[in-house]
Amino acid sequence: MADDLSLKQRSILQFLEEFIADHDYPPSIRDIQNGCDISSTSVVDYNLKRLEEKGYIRRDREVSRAIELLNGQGERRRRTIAVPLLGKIAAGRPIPTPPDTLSAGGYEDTIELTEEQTGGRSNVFALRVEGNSMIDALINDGDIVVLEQTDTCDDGEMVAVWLKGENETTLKKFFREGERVRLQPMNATMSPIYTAADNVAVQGRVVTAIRSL
Amino acid sequence: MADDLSLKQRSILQFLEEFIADHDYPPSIRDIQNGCDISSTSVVDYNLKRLEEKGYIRRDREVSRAIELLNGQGERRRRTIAVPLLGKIAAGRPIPTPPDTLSAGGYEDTIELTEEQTGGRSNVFALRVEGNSMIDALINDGDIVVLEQTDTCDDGEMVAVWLKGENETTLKKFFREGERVRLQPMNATMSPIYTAADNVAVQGRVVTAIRSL
DNA sequence: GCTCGCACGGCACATATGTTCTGTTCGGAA
DNA sequence: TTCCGAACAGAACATATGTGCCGTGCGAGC
Repeated sequence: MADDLSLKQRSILQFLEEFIADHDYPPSIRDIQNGCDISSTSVVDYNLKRLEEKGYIRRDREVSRAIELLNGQGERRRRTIAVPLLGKIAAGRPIPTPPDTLSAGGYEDTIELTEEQTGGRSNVFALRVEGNSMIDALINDGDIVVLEQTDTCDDGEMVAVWLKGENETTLKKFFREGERVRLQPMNATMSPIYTAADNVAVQGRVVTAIRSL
Repeated sequence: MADDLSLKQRSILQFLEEFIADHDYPPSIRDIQNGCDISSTSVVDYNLKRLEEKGYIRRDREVSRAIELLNGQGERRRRTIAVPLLGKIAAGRPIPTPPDTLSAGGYEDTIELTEEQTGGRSNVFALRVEGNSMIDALINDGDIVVLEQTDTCDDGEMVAVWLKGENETTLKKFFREGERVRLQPMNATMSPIYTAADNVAVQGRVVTAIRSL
């Protein structure tokens, strides 16, 4: 952890964590004073200044409770993104709606992901996988896949594509082969789909998979 | 979404989201007033009261910036837990330290997970998987497994166990067979380990696996 | 038209809260 | 010892901020 902090500073930092976890808003200087048994507000202020210098927090002057926790390297932390869960998908079955749904509000559910998990990307959505047709990609029934919205991709990437003619969306590995496209299921027992390049529209690229046991 | 809200209330709610995302602390009433082009603080207060009645926010009286976003059903939202990343593990290689490390602060890194992902459990830790010795459990090199700390488990559960004699920790499926224990690797090409029941100490049960692509 | 409640405007007020100033204590360097 | 800066105490101060009060416009219902 951090060894460049005094006991009091460590105690303040821990109190900050707990207080924010409890209230979802930061404590005032006097809250910290009471919570850490500190004798004076100026001592709190003094140590907060040190913590800010060392990159553990950020403060806005003149603003009450304006303390933001950083990760010790001066970077922001604890932030989640509500990722829309657009529906279920099996390799072959459609997503409920061709997802222009994103910008609208036409999804029922969201899951919270951290920036770590989305890689800081903003155009992400999630799908719940049904069936075990993607077993070779280590994705099982019930898993959630997180996709980055895109309309292009490289060969071999795992993408959700919309088949215009069939009007359905499916999760496959994408390979361009001249004028046509090979969509490879991630299950050795299933055969690839071949279709004209202009029949497919890439919807998103898989960036993360999450499984609960 | 919500259709029981006035335009102004919706605007306030959205401003709250953006402000908190920007600053990590909630806005004051006057911040909202400016941000939403509202003419008076009392109008903001009035609408905040309505929002609180309808379960979209929670407020602490007399406390500045004490606005907590709820999910519309009166439940809290957006909360992450810093889960300690204790080290790397391969089916067979040890965790750096036999994890009493947990309560101390002897880990280098943490990952942020949402309560959704930890299932609300508090005693969780994470390990990064090395090698593909757990491929049959759909866990690959580089994946992160999240474990719930426990010292008991049922047959067939995927657990981290500490082998006292060998002084190493490994990730296996656990089967009790009379006086001995079978530790089954999750790779068909690898053989199970048989050892005395009192030689194994269960460290944790796998609850989630996360893969980034 | 009249009443009444809802949403709003304006403003003063009380207090919650960050800041600052003056000292004090204490340990190490000179 | 003396000097000096880090850390702390205590209190006053300035302002940031929530709250309450009084009034207005307006549409619904009678």
